[in-house]
Amino acid sequence: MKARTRVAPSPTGDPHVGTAYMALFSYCYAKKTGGEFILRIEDTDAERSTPESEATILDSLRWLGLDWDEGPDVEGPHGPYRQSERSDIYGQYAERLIADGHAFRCFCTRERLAEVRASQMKAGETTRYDGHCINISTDDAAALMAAGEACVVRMKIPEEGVCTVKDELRGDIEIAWSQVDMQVLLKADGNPTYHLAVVVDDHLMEITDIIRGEEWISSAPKHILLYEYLGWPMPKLVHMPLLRNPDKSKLSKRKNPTSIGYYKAMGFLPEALLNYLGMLGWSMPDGEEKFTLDEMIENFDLSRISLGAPVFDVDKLSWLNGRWLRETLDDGQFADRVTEWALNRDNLLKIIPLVKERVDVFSQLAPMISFFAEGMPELSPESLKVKNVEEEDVKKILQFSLWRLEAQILWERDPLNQLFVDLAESLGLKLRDVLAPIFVAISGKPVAPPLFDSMAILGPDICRARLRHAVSVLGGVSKKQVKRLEKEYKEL
RNA sequence: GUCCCCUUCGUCUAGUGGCCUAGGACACCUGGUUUUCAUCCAGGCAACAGGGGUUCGACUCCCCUAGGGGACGCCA
Repeated sequence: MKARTRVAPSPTGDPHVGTAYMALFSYCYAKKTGGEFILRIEDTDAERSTPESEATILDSLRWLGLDWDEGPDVEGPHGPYRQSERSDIYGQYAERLIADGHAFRCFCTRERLAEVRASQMKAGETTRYDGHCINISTDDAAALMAAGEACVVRMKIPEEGVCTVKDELRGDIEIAWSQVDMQVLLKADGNPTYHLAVVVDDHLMEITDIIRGEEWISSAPKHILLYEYLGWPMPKLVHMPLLRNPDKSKLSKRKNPTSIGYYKAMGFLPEALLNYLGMLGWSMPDGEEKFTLDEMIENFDLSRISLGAPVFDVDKLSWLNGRWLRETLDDGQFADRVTEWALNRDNLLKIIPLVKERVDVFSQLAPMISFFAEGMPELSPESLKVKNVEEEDVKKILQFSLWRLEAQILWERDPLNQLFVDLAESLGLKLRDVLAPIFVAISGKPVAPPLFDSMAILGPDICRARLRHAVSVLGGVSKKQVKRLEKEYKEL
């Protein structure tokens, strides 16, 4: 049977290797059956979703070669593929669930919910909604709404019994209904939550197999119940293991470079990154570690997935990338790929205005612009020293800048400039002193082309990574220090 | 705290009851090739979390314990 699978990223930040991981397995699964792979943008969180993030997600996945058959930019018979453009659809189903007695309007305040949660936590119970509004009549609800009371729609959950989640990898998982919360389906702003939107869209888009992270197992009962309430056939569920940091926690950008853009900027080949992701939790029948996307599809089988959550090991990725470079590319292709990577005309045209007036002969160019094509510059604690500023404060400057930059969406010269002007002011420091260590962290030397232009060209992934690198050169920050710094940071 | 998932070398994995004296790869170490380095080649180190069952036989099946992870939001 032809499978239809999807990857459904939320455009709230840098495109994550975890997204690529799920996309890869979804893609292989669908293509193995001759089916389709769909890209859907889950931007129901109006607060955090940005069009910039969506654009970089599409770019990143396309760079990797995971082309989708249907999606926001190619359309298809089940569009639109952006949830923000489907809001009227979800409302309809929420109404239907209410009418059928499967959902109800809830007028509880956030404060009340927080209190309930806290007391349940304290009593050692599972935290869940206490059913306060479940018996409000239709008329009363209408009256409250007419009076301008804000409300959400929650789904009803069976009072007893267990839900059996059929996982294609693990078999049956039993979760008691008493553990499942009366999930909000429609938020006060009229937007659906993930749980409603994902069920409605997966059904309407005729998704047959849901491949997603293990983190979703515990909310699977809600989804299963919604399918039941709506009378729809349940797709197959495949929960992939989660990628991890070397310390075994869930892969996160605080501890590891997680954005696809970082690996692109560092000069990894998309084929190699994809190949590496493919060998996490999956292996070729003959044990070969180097394989193409097509080879993976050809040999793809769920039974070859292992369930232990793998550590993302940059060393092994580098080794694999080296093999791709040496074994797959001839000199001509190598030249083309390097050019495409950073030495392309567009990129040079951005750099040249910054250095043209600083050189007399071409040969002066290389040392001046080498940091545009470098990974992590070689730094020493001494090189990051700033006159009249304590080393601890330098570390603080770097860390605060990093946090500001992690929140920065518009990656251009002037906004970046402003970011540092603001930071210096709130810290009560001279801009020059704040910028000095940043300059060295980014360029690796005390003299270089203008900082903000350079940062704009380097892009967010490399800049953030270099700042993180600088912090670690200064000895890094301990958990205790992070706590203290975070507190101070919030008070700025 | 409650619930759920997971558990083979430091790391990625092979292993679907006898082929296991547990195989491969990364990393690390040693040696060789190379004017250097890298590549490449040869070799080495290193694991079935623990305890009970089931079975003629358990890395493989079951149970318990431990460890790790995840979920517990009007985030996804």
